[in-house]
Amino acid sequence: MVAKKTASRVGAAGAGKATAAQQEALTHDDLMQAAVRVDPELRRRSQLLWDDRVQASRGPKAALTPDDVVHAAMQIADAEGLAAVTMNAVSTRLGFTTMAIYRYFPSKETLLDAIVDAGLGTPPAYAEPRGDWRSELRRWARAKRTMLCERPWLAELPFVAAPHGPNWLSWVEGVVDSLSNTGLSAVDIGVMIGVIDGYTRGASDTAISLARARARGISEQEWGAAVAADLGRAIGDPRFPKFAALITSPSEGQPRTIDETFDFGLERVLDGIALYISAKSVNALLSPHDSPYA
Amino acid sequence: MVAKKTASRVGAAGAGKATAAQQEALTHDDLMQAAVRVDPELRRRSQLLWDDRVQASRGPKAALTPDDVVHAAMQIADAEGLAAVTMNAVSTRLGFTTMAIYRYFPSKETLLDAIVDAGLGTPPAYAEPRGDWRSELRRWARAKRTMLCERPWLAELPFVAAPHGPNWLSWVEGVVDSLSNTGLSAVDIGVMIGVIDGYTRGASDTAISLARARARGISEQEWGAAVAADLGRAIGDPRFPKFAALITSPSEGQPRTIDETFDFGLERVLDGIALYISAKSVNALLSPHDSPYA
DNA sequence: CCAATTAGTGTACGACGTACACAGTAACGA
DNA sequence: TCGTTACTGTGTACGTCGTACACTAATTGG
Repeated sequence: MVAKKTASRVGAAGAGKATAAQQEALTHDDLMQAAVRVDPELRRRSQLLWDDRVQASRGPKAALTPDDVVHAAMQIADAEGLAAVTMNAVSTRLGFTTMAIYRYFPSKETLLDAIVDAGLGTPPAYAEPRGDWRSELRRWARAKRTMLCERPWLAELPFVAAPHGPNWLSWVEGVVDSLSNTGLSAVDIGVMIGVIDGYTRGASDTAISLARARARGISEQEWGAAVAADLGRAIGDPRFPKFAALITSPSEGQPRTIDETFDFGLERVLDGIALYISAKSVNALLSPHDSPYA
Repeated sequence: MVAKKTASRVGAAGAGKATAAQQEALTHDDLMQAAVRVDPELRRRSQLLWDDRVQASRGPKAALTPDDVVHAAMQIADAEGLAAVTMNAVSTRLGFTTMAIYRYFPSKETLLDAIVDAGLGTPPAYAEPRGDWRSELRRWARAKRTMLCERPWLAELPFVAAPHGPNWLSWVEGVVDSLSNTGLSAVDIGVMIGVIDGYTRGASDTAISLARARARGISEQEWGAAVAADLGRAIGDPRFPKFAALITSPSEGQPRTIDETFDFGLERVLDGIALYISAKSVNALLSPHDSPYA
């Protein structure tokens, strides 16, 4: 079946992908072969993250690349915060008019999708020789947290809603790689991705909040005082007796820093994973077909 | 010292709080007595969440309450998404002009602060008789996740940046209450808040994303196909060999649902907490002053 | 060389947040 | 009792932002 090279939009509803079968394309299509087609808007947003745009043969050469636009937008976000990223600001920084950006991204939303993925970056390379899964995951979590704190504007975007781009996947790849020799099943590894990544992102919020405040010129003391003031409202409030007791109890030993708190909690999470890994392997030795976790 | 009842803005820089000493106010002030004053903007945002605004003695009675405004805004967010929450939409729903809203909230940002806290709601009451900490935390985490999925627009707001309001504190209170009979120290409980809450929020992102898609009229199948399409791009891509192997490996047993995945990961996290609690108590019996965890 | 196609520009519009002046209203002080 | 004062809601106006659309200029295939 020779496909007519229609230039029509690929995401359009009925347009099935009837390409011939390379082996990988086939496997990929297996995943795509759900009874229901992908929502066209979601698909287009995803494509802009993944597809290398082919350069047009006719017409003037493009003066920019999508990457140029993304980098300009990220520099603005890093320097002045996400709110400063306007189509006008991005284009001005590149020396073009506002509307020029629309030749590279059809909307601001798609540009934001792109800077979310670009902002994630890639996880650090593994140390060689490879460590055990636990130290690798620890390193991964700290690196992800550091990345999130360096780009606090990432947390201002609903990157839950953004499509998963290559950089997002590269972080997941890191976790999978570290866990793939532990004897865990594919499904189990999928769960553990959620455990380690969920904790890392969720428990980094305080640090991100501090990083954002710092980026806005608020000192660490001012920020800390503001948080303490909020939490202090619990004292004397009948709705929060236990929490009030918690924060007024004499702190035994030196108070932990934000980072130490994260690290300490991380060890608890890693403990939980370790417990499952060892239970699973012990169980596999004893009676492989009757796991209490299945 | 008789304070002149100046109507000037409370958050202004030099205005110290020189009220006479009720006991709670004193204790509260202890926390506030950091060397550095709270950033005025942060303080004002926080006050709007906590202070019951005193009704003015002169002038016409206010036709609305801040709560009315918050509820109207939340209804719009629930029904049409966060983007539909404009000052105009909120005021129209209440039968007033746009600018009337500014009599209750000085800016849209402060209104959003308020609907974030209102949207959190409060955790479910404890079952009586009280359960063990593990089952209570499990219930807490599921309730929080359910809440987040019912209001997916919460995740669209950078609620990292929002001040901590009373509802936010009520969720924390729940965790503290469940853990306060475990023998954990105050510092330890603080860490565990981050562990359980971090996992719960971080690992709910996928479910929230699905909930949001559903709210936008995208079916679960369409959403799943879109996600699968993104993840499927790993197949054949040399950057993601392990992840590609993961998703192409034959799934032993039935695939887990999103909720089951969360629950299963939650047990791993609870395992980690449990391990620490038992280690701590065993250790306290053996040699109370030489904990390996201190 | 002409026709087709594409890149960047200029203009314009609607939506949004919000500053500001104003009018109406209710309580306080004389 | 009657200004005076303080406060509520309105009307208008402005600046910013995203982006639709028509246009010009540039490049290449036929």
